[in-house]
Amino acid sequence: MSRRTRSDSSLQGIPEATIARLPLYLRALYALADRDIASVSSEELAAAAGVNSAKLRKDLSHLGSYGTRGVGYDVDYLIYQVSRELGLTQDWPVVIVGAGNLGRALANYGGFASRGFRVAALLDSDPAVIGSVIAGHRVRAADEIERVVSDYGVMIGAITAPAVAAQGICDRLVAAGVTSILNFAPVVLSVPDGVDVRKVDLSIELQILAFHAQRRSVVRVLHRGEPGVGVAASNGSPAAAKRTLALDGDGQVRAEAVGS
Amino acid sequence: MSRRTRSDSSLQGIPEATIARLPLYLRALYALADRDIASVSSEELAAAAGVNSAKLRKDLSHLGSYGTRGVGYDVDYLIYQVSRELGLTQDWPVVIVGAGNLGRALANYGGFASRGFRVAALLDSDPAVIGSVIAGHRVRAADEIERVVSDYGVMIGAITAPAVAAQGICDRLVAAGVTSILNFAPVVLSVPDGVDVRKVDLSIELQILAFHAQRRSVVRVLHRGEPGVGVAASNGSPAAAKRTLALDGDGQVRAEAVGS
DNA sequence: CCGACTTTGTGCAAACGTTCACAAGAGCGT
DNA sequence: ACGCTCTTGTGAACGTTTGCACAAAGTCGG
Repeated sequence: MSRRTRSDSSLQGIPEATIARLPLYLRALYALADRDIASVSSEELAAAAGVNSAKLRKDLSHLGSYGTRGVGYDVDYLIYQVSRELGLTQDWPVVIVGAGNLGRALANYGGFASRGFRVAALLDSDPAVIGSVIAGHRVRAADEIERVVSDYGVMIGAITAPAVAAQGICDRLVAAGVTSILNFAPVVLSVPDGVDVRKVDLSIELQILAFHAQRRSVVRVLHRGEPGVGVAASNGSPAAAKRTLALDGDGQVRAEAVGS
Repeated sequence: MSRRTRSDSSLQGIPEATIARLPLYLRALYALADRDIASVSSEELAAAAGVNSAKLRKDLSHLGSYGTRGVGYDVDYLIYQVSRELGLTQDWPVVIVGAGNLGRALANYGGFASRGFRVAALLDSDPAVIGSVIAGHRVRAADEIERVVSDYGVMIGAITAPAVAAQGICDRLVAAGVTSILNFAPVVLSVPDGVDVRKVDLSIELQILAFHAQRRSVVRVLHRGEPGVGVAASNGSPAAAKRTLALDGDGQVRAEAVGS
């Protein structure tokens, strides 16, 4: 049991929360390697990655015992181990469907190629865009999804197309054999079991920020002793016109509540 | 008692996980409203948002008792309540720093303006870009951060600049009074207490996908009766292993796995 | 070789999040 | 008014994640 083999950890067992942090550690490790730092303690690495050191140690312990007590972790060795765990020692051809602003941003993204990902093709359905060259790739017709997936052995697809087109594209990707999808369109994709979908939604992130910002401003107002924000008083609510949303004076109730 | 007031919930209590899902519900609700659907059950709404119905009900219960037993939720009313909770009944001017591909994508993003967010200004430090018009905004010099934040009362900033510039931009935004930051640069930003940072990292999402994709292929290979990935053979010394980075046959494993 | 010092790896408990399962409530037909 | 049906809101069980605190295991100076 001193030597933890891959079967212990990889086959089934690394917590999802840990997986989500490994790329963070990897990035911090590469930054250290660039500065020719050969060894790093959990404390230092944790600081660089913006997490708690105990958490970092526990995360890394899921991969195996790759540190040296009293010393720390060997940077290069850890880079290799984390990369291997994440599957980055191999090359992943990615197809990007949708050559709009987001698709271009993705294709041009530097951190893309540098970590084992390679743009296999950039597709779009707009005839005006097809044929143009973006980030060194000639944009191909969206019709070619199946051919591209098959020709390049693509297993990862990024959908950067408009929301209405997303599900259709997704279906075609899946039918063609893609099992991992990165979805930028603001829709919930439905996929068969065994297909992994991750979503990135800019609007959602902004809304979460707005929530906290609003909370802060309400608190601040209270601390200054002002009664309420007076936002719900008259205006604003989308539904207010349609329905009798008279309600309890929300701004005030909320204001009083947050105060404590 | 029976009527749960906002004080119960907002006081200090909505779980972060719930907040993160509210925008999802909101999107689903708007889709329903567009189809003139007036009422929806937790089951239906949950399906539309891609979550479990019990979770949805518990999430909504944190906002208050806005449903009707035996019937469901009134779509318009719930839209209003969720919007209010998220702070979307007011307008949020956002400054975007970095007018590269990502900044343009963000500025052009439709779901942006439609939910209470408004691009106050688009900034860049490249003289070649300053002055050009993107999504109806004349790009201004990055030097104007302080002026823009002050003039428009900006509380949210999006950093779409290169990684090396991100921390500097962040510091200036914070100094100017911005308390919510959406960071697209692949760096860990350090900010004083009270400032909220959310990050979107395309590369991290891809790496997480790669992990699962790799896992799938390894598992599939193993199920076909192959013993194991021959890596545990090497001994435990980091120093020794550091030099022997002889890769186990990853390419093969993957190639075989692809055929499903 | 030893003792002081450093840092990892992990047992444990608390916090947090998810899911089940069902009582309580609301509408509806008779 | 009553019982039937439907759906919410939530207590309780369960699983996951975090963070503390410390033993184990290493380095290093003398």
